[in-house]
Amino acid sequence: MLICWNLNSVSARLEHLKKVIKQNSPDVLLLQEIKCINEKFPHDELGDLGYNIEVFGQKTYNGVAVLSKHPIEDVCIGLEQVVQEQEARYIETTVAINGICNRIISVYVPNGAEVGSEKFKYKLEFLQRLYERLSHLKSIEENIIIGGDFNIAPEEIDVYDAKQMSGRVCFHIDERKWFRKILNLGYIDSFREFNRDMQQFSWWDYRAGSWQHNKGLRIDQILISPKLMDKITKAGVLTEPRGWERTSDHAPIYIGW
DNA sequence: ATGGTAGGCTCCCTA
Repeated sequence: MLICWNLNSVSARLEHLKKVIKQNSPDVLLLQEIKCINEKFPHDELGDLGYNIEVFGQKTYNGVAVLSKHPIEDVCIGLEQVVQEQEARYIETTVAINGICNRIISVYVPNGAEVGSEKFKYKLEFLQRLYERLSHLKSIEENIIIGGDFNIAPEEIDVYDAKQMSGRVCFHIDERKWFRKILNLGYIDSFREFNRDMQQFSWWDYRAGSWQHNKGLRIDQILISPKLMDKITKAGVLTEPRGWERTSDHAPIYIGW
């Protein structure tokens, strides 16, 4: 099993994370929005649970990590080589599971603030760079898993109110086009593959009782290369942790084999 | 059209 979760601060959510680990004992965890530098990541507590850990951290904002019960190799930090000049949103690793070598990525796509803003422009530029990287990976890797908070709801079924969300950030056509272009490279949206007509969100705003009214978006995805998809038997969202006290605004998502 | 909540860190930014 592989679990992918935007924690909205690893230190505020350490007990939540440990509980999810104890309930599911996943082979691999992909984390986003850890909101800390590498030195402040809870290496000891999570290492004690049997995980190898690779972190691309940053003070206050962003931050991604890969945790694995199996050895982690060939770590690449960031979409560009110049790490100092970029936000901590992308980490790429290799993990062998059951004798199969997998390139495994944790990504946190920029939110984009408002359509038309500078931050939205940055989001689209990030998506282009992500597209180019994933295009390149396709030519050199066979088994690829990319999990993260894409901050894009791909289709109408993935938002609580398609009319209200129309043209707004996380559901704007320019973002959804990039998501579609990535799929068209030959990546499969694992959740949608196993749950063709199911409306299931992965994120609910903290405000206005969104969780209680199930007003959410499916903006977290795990994309898989086709050959590897044959080994996967299920994909879904762990909604229970979203109902816990002082939890993240995202629920963990998973694939199983 | 606006405001609602949360985390980190400093009284504001990002989401």
